[in-house]
Amino acid sequence: MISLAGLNDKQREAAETIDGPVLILAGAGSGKTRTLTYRIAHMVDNLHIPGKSILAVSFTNKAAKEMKERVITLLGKQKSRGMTLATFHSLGLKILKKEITHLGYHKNFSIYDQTDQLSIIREGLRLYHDNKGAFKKEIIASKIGKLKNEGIKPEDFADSPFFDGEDPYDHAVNFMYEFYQDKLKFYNAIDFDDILLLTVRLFDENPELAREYSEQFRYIMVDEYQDTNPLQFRLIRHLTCAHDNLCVVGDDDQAIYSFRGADISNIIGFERDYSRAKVVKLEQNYRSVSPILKLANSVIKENKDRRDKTLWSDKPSDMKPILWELADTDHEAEIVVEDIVSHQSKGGHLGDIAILYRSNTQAAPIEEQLRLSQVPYTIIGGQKFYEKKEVKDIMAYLQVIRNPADQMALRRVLNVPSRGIGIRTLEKFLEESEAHEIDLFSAMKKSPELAGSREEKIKNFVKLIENTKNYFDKYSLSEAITNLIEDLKYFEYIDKCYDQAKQASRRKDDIHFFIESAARFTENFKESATLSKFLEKLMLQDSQDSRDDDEEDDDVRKNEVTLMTLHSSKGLEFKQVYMIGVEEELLPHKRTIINNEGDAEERRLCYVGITRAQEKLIMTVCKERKIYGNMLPRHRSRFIVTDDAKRFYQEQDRQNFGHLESQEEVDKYKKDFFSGLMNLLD
DNA sequence: GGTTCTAACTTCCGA
DNA sequence: AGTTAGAACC
Repeated sequence: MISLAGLNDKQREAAETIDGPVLILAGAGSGKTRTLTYRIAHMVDNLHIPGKSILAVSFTNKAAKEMKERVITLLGKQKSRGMTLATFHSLGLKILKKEITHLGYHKNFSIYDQTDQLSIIREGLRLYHDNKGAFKKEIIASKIGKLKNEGIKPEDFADSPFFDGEDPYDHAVNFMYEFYQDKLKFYNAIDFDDILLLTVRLFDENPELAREYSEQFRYIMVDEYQDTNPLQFRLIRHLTCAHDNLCVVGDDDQAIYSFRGADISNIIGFERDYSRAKVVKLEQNYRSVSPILKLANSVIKENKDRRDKTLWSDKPSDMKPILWELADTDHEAEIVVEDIVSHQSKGGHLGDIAILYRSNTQAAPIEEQLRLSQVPYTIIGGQKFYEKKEVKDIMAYLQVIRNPADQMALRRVLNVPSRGIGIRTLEKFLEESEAHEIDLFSAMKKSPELAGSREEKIKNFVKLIENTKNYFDKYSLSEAITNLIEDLKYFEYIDKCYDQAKQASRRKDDIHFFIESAARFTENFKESATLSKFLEKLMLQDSQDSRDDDEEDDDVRKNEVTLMTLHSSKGLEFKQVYMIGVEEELLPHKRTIINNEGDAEERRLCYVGITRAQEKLIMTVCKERKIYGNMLPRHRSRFIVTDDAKRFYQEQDRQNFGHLESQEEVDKYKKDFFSGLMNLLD
């Protein structure tokens, strides 16, 4: 028997309501994961619901993994078996791998990332109109992504309300969407959005299949429900077609992903979609001291259209949130790092510290300063591991072996390392492949004489690929990859490309790490560690996953400062948080101001940042910042200029600078010396 | 026809 | 600043 005595009343109510739709409105730090894991344990242990019928969906692998571990802690490994704890994408992929043949793809499909997407679009744009740069491929890509997330098919776009006949972009997108989708199918590839789109289409077209899955997953939970997009909503609808045992958890105040199609009205209007829904609010915060929560509440209460809730905490503290106003980004970095060093010298643990920023570019000066002061740090997000050039190269070889129709991978690999096969030769085989409707690799295999004097080179390339395929049949993953890299002389290639030894060795390290992770993968999954599964895992890794994710899960954070964007900080907590660059045009971001989007989402982002802090919160503002090369004056973000704060700033300014005569003098004084501490509240 | 170097160009919102 | 396209060179 699992006891729910460790939960507060609200949490227990949420954990015990198993049948029918439930909405848990869980404020930041209100013990959401705890409630969910107890709910699962209660279902299995007390109500004897088989694990097989439980599905819990979250957004990041990290969240899914954490949930799994905590359930295992409560129930033990034995009883935790059989339940599905997945992300939307891994769930979709799992279903697609079984059923994708219904949609006319082969089971060995490739997954394309943004780079692959953009190359296809670049190709299409050449075909559409040779107007140089009239259309930006990134904008086309994001519009296509939006359409996919709305569930609009290429052929339906022109007649949909999303089509604006006046907008030349929409005409381009109308052409490009279809072109893009056809190419993907020809390459037997799908993109990230397709994972969800195709799963939903599969269920749309095969309702009996949806019913099957819905009957299997009789109890469904969805985490971070405020971030679900229309496609994810439709997927959930399908999975609940045979019952309505759906428990969603979320916080509308933490909805920060509208840019990738998340629709906040899913959570605001949950009772509309699922009548007889029970709503439970979790408002007690177990994370932060009350002055931090007070600031958080005062920031978020300015938003209209939100589910009313007020976080409270019974953790008092004398330490109020602090605002530092600094000269520029170098000064900012200096002061922040200085503060961290002094924290460290007092015996503080660096793993308790996070530096959060709105945009990745803000990390650079901080990084530099941390290196200078020899403070260990780790950056979350930024470039994903599989996006590194050298990793992508090797992965492309693996993709070609698995899915010879994958033209993007084949083209990437064809002349890397250079083996004297250039675009002319490629074009010949492209023609051949299009004329006979066969994939590029088959074309090379079939008629290498097309390459003319380079016939020998093509033959060698084909031999290399087939030979590597053998490696994967005969040896383990990591051994096969090691062999491939040797055959390619890839390390020599790296040496040739980068004259700085430092760069070359960093890239070699990445390759070594890649091989190691293949070895770890084999170790963890034994004989089911196939090439397909390995590639899949790499592609689905998201930026919330720690870089060395297979490292065994000690709960103790390393003695390193963590740097990341406000977006990727969601769901995490740190004793001490520095939110840097809390300025107008950065938070809220300039783009949202220009596009007249309103600042509600940016305000939520600010709220997310504040609520990461457990004990100490420090915000910084720069008086000047370099934008596209020139220094421009900056101002405090509107979010932290509450009425209370405003009064306080005026008083502070008067006390600090009252003795100076002119405004110019004041500004100069501030710029040169001001690193003054300001209490944000009262 | 392939490789390599230079100049211009975009990009810096977030996954 | 890091990519990309074009030109010169091989």
